[in-house]
Amino acid sequence: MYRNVISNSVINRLPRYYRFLGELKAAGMTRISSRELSERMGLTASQIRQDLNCFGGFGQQGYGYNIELLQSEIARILGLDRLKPAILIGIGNLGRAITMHINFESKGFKLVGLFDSKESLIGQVIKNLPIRSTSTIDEFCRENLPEAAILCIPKNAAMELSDQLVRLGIKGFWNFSHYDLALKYPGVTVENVHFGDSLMTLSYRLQNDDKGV
Amino acid sequence: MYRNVISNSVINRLPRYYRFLGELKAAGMTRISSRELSERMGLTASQIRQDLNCFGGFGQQGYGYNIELLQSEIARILGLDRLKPAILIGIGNLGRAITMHINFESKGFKLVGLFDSKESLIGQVIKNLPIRSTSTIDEFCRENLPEAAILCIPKNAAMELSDQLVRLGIKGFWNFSHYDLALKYPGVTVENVHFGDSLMTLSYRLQNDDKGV
DNA sequence: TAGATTGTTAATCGATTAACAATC
DNA sequence: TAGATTGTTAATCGATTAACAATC
Repeated sequence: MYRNVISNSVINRLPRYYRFLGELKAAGMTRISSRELSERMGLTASQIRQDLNCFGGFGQQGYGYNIELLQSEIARILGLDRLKPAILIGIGNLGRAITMHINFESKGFKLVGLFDSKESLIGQVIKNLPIRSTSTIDEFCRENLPEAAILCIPKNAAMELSDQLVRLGIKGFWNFSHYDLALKYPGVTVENVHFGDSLMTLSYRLQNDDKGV
Repeated sequence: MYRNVISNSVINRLPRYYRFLGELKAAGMTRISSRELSERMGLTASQIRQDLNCFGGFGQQGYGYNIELLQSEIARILGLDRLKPAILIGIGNLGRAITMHINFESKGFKLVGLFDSKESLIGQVIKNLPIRSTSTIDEFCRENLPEAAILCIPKNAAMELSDQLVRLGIKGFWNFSHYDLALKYPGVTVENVHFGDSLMTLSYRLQNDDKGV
């Protein structure tokens, strides 16, 4: 079956729809029109209807959208109903915070392994997972077949490890390093989180925006 | 003087230019053409020239761009040369990791205060900064005039604190919470970092992309 | 049925890419 | 000078918004 390619702009909005619908559901609402949702989210009603219709007609003329139904459809589209095994590499401050702070199960993943190269950390347990030596990644991946790797390591370490990880079948990276994985492995999915870039963007706006003047 | 409005797309690319130029400089290079930079970054040469010319003509025909000069121009554009005082609120795993992990000084900010509401944390010192009680924010801000606030707190706490922070003169938020500050305070700059959304996007791609098939 | 709201097509807007004269 | 590469205008492409017939 032919499937339209969905633009990045649309994909990036899906998690936000999912969150908003969850809040509406929690508030006891059962239905909503694209117009009301647009006002709450700061979008246009047109855009919401266009976005949703990339995936199918989830609404009903004259009625709007059933909140619970729509949310579960978006969950399915996002793949949240299949927990993909993931490993996290680099248990520094950031890796530790990610491990403890993120609810992987509600976002389509299951964290199955933690790795670090620092001897003193090996064996320590976080969230019921022991920290393993990076030298055991090969063995671990052949047994557990993780699909995603979360890189909380410096650029150099990412450069050294990425070939191995791709060879071991990693299909997606959640990349906190400054290594441009997407350039080197076009067949692999990379989602970059660059704190520094985000903070510099804020600096730009504080420096240059003259809002409200 | 009239200043063109720069599009978000351009602004979001600036930190990445800055990073790449830093690497080239560190590698001992002194000049680069838009074509060569485009190949290294995975962009088009046209786009690079268009982006840079939003801010001025930093290149030279027949030669290209001086790497050091261009990087320092971008630093200036990003406002990295003025360290804006910032406070961080919420010293959980995430707030702690941000405090320790991020080099604020190289990104246009100076972290001047840490806050949490949890009694047991008050007084503890991280990166030479004592954790203060959120009840002292008013006093602290009137003395130290922070321009930015980093929110590492849950949605509810963000909802409760934001009015106060805006009233105290906070002009920019680095927002890790799920509270949509931008909707409520149109005059204030908000840079959202939504880990969960980013991870769900990765889930979508692992579920739906059939790359290389 | 009448009113409301979707799904979808058409129009607009903005961002990216291509082309080329200017010039180092 | 000749070659290279910018700065900038024009063309293209894609995303957003508007409009409206279909229909619940």
